[in-house]
Amino acid sequence: MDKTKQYSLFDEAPESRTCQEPEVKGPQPLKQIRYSQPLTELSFDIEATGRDPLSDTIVGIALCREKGMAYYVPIRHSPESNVPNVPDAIEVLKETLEDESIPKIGHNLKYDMLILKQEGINVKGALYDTMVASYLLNPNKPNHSLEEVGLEYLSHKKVPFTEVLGKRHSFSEVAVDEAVTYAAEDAELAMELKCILFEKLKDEGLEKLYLDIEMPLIYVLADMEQAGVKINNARLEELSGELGIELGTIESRIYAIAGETFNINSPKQLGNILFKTLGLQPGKKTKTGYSTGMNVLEELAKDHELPGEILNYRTLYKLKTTYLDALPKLINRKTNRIHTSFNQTVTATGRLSSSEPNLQNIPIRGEWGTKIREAFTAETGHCLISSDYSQIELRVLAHISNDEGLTDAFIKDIDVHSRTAAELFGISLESVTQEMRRIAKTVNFGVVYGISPYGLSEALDISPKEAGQYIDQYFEKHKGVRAYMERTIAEAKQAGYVITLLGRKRPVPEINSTNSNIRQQAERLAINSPIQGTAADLIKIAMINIHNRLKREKLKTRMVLQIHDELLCEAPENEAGIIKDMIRHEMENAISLSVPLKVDIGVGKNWSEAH
DNA sequence: GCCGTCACG
DNA sequence: ACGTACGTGACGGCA
Repeated sequence: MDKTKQYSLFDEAPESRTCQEPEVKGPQPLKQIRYSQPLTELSFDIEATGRDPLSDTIVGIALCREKGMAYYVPIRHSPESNVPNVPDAIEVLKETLEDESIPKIGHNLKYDMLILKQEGINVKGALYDTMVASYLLNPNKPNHSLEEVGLEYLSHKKVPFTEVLGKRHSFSEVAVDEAVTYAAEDAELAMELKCILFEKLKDEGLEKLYLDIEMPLIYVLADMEQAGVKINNARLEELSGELGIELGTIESRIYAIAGETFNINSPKQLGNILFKTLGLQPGKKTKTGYSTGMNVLEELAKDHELPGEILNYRTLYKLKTTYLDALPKLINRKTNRIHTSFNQTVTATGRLSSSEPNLQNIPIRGEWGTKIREAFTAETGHCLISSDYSQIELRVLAHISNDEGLTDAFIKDIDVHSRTAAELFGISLESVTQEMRRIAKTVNFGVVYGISPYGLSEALDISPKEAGQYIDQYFEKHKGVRAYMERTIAEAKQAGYVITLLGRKRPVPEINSTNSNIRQQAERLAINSPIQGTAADLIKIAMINIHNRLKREKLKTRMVLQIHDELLCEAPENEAGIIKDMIRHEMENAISLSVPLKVDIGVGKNWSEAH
């Protein structure tokens, strides 16, 4: 930034603005810094080396306390870089960063906080994260990197990191002049963005959501990531071996049936075998060729033995590669645990996402699902506590639609799918069969997704006409839900966005599209987003409250995973009793709806037992 | 890098 | 005639 003056702490700073005692002598100038005025807010950015926050080390810290005044403190540059390091700076900065009265500004603060934790610094005080601010302002934006956000709101083009790095391997090898220019720019950019984005958040009515939920949540997520979850590595390897053998057997069988060998994992080659060699009837097509997806293969399995074998192979192959083989590689050497990243700025609806590894899609169905979850364990002397909201999205729908029947069902604590079945088939609750309940359950899901006859017909494998009859029957009994859908679509058309109960916005730009497919898709997500998003708001509030109570009451229990409607905690055995009660209370009372919230809790030595 | 596929809520 | 259920992330194949 050319309009910005940047100083390292080794430069002489303007006396009037920075130091009461400008004399900088000796190798530890930081200790000389005394602010003439109280520090009202501070933006900072960590330069770190490595990529895993649990092993990363700080190379330097950039600070900015007002526009045009950014610093870079080199801490651990390599000797060849000719940077005078200031190892003691950590001690001095600790005081400021842990000062609760000083608000902290930054872009992706969770990352910097995790790095700082490795140095024994526990950031405290109010947070203003510009990445999260950008996300709330437009959750449809695919990338909220500082580069992108700076470009959008300040038309500022950042120097690409790779350019600063040049041929060097690590930021620790970058010379001080360049390090200052790059790092200080980040800190100042965040400071400038904060002013702009926070004003916009206020204008958009997002201030409360930002300050009361998303910012406090950063502390929760940082603690969860740092805690990680324990994995039984030996067991995963054992299971992988077993699956490898079974896959080999299935593979041979597949080749025997096909009459030749081929790459089963190649949809293209598989398509050729199925539809050319064997002459089976191709179903749907994809952009690139014949579909060999699950629906198609299940249909084909009725006529030939190969598709069934392929499905079985695919299932087991997926479990082996994605979980059994991938998870052990991500066990942290220091902690012996797996530390996922919880991403706060990814989904369009307000949910979290989890990556590297994704711990929100660990298998649960089937015998192998059970086996894999058994490998997620509690530390010795501890137990896992799984707490999940029962029917959270339908309860949210009952509240926001104010539908009489749906509300009534939850107040009376009636099995909602059975009740829907009774309505759809015009019979009493007692006469509902398993098959009727299954259909009703699918209809209820469909309602939440923004139901369509085609979607429901696919899910139930019935004709669209029949599906349409179920839908008509459903809306006949749930006029409130129908009104909610019509109202939501109308609002989306008018305002251009939909909102959750807590005011989280999702723009729906395609809602007025002249292409009916595009428009209908927009209508479905307009219906679904407030429901999914409100459920996301809710569990975030519960997480913050639970986190605060764990700290305040000095409990040793740690929250380790969030899976959209479930919280997984690891508790010392002697805390389990009180923790169960506490979590239930906080989850069920996160916010008050017109229907009760219900939480199911299980305890066990591993995730399978606890769930 | 994109596509198809499939694991989860 | 058309044709997707909503929201994610990771894997292998293939250009």
